Amino acid sequence: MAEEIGERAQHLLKVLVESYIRNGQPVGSRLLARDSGLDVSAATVRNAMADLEELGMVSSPHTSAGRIPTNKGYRMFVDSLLTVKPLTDREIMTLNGQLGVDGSNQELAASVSDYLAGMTEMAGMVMIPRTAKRSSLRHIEFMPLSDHRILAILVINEKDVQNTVIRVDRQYTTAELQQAANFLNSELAGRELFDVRHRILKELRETKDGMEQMMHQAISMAEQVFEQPASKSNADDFILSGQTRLMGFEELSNMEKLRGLFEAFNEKQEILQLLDRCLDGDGVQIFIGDESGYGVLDECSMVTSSYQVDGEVLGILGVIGPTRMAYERVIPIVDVTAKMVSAALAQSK
Amino acid sequence: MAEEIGERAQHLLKVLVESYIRNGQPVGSRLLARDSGLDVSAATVRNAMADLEELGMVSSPHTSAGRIPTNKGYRMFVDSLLTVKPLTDREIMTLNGQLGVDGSNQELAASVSDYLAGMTEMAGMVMIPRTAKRSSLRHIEFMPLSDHRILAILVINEKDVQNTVIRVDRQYTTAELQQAANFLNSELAGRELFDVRHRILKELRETKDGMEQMMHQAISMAEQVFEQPASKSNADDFILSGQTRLMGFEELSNMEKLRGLFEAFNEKQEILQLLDRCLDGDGVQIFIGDESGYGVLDECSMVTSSYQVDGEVLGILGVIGPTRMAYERVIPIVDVTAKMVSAALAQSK
DNA sequence: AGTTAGCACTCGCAATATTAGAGTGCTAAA
DNA sequence: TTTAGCACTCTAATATTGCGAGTGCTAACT
Repeated sequence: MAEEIGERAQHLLKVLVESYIRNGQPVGSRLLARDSGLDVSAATVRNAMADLEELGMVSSPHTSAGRIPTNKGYRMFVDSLLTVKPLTDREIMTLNGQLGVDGSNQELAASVSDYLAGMTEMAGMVMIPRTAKRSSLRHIEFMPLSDHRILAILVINEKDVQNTVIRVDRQYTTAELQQAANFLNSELAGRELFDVRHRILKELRETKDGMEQMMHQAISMAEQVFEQPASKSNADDFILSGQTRLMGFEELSNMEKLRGLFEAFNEKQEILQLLDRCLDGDGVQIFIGDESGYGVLDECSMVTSSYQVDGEVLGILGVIGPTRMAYERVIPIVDVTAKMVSAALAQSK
Repeated sequence: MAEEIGERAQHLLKVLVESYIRNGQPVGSRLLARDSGLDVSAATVRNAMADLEELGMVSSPHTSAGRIPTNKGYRMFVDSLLTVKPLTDREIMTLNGQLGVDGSNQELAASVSDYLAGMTEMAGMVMIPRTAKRSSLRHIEFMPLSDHRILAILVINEKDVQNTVIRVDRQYTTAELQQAANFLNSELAGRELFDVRHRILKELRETKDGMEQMMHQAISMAEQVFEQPASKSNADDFILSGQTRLMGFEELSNMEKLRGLFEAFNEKQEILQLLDRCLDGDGVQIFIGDESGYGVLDECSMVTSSYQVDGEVLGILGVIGPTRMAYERVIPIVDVTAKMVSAALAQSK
């Protein structure tokens, strides 16, 4: 491209973004000339600003205000200009304290989300994907409820519990259910959920000719349990905390926008789709403003990272805050948190 | 009291409140004289207003605005002046459609909360008290997790499931746990939770001299399960929906206040204490503005009612909205909803 | 070439004035 | 007790103004 950005222009953009992030005020040429550390006059800076404006990196709210970064400007900033500020030992200690290895995954996620929110003063989030690929079924158990409803309890990964209610065509006795569970446990326990869902059940169904009545029924129960994407667990796999902090930001004081954002949080659906997109990416990923494509996030940025064990992505965590956030601080926080969560999970395996 | 309020003054107060609720504008004497239907002049109304102001029923935001009701004025209005507006058949039908009898209590509560929020255009809430007195234990089951942790599963009321993780001093085999569960089931199943918690376990502990080792262990497990106020279920027994609607109200546009309110929603604690206070009351109960004593609710009113089966209060439901809400509509909605939920629960028993 | 100083110009913001209108309280008469 | 009349108060909306910040452009300088 002919429209390469010069060394100095880059540096000016960097200083401008930093200044704007700090003060929230448009940055004028005079101030910028002084703060840049460069030995140039305001007029020179103005020329550079004109160039940056042409490239869409900055814009002025109106004629006689300074410049503010555009989303594209922020993007350039985080991609190539930013100098991250490593965490202090103290901050790392705090996190370590929170990562108890002995809670359920839900509890772990909640405490990590809190930590992220607390450290960044924004909203923290942790997502556990619906089908964590490496999940293995430890145990299945049935319990009769009223009428033709049966409670199925799955223990997954030695740690997490999932309840599902299924409906059947007749009443079953506790003993019958016990028998069915025994059968299924012998066939399925220890397998990975993914396998159970897609392979094992099919296999069983196909070879069931010689089986007795009870087994047939056990299999069809299991199908019900595993088929549905588990509406309840679906809702539980995204934990958000500290949303209310977002109400403190100037740039989110528009009630309409804010309301849209909170409704999106309640729906969860849109946010989840967005996070799904991060699953493949490596390291810290950032959505700035409207890059996400979701209108409600227009004034926001998301900084996310996946956490993983043995190279296998287990989920996504990160923060949501106003576009004007302290990236140089937030990015290492998210990065380190993801790594420590990964480590903690690996250890508890 | 000498400061009795005259017939006419009452009527004027009523019309004033109604007008203010409709338009959100301070009501002046001229308008009020016309709308009241009374054949009096504005000056007369002004005199009456002066009296009402002295009694603390109304106040003017400033010298030359009309009057608006104070909390005390609202209180008088809802207590003795209000003429409720019964629900249309159509509205009742909608509710009936939502009250599926076959979901869990959690699901039922969620759908009722949605209904309340939708009908009133405010926030709906449903609370299931921690210890629903009439809950009886149907079944208890243990399942080994990793290390010294055991999952206890309670089935309550043929419908609801509760998981609790307990910690024990050594590993137990599935068979051992089975045995413990069998023992506990034979002793506890069918009992009311309240009894289990306070009486039965104590009783068992006291007479355990002749028992074998296993029983001892079973009892101490049960104690762990029932002792803790079940931190998880504690969080789950209050369902709020439509909070974001509150962001649309003029009177809640102060971000500080609003944030406080949403934080209270997240904490749940304060709100729950408030709802606890409604448990004894009969019929629809209303907190207006600062009557609740919680600062965050200063600009809000809560309209609640208990729902019950066989005269036994099972929980509280209601709505939260700005003090300036259409009480004559909201009150019957909450009232009828509570009655229909009661009926639905009685039927499903 | 790139850099700088100078300068006219634009724009937003805050402070100040002005006005219209709504509503009050009081007084005196009905 | 009620009413009409009237002076008064206060708000909210609408100009008017001056100030300061910051720009873009041009012409001179290195």
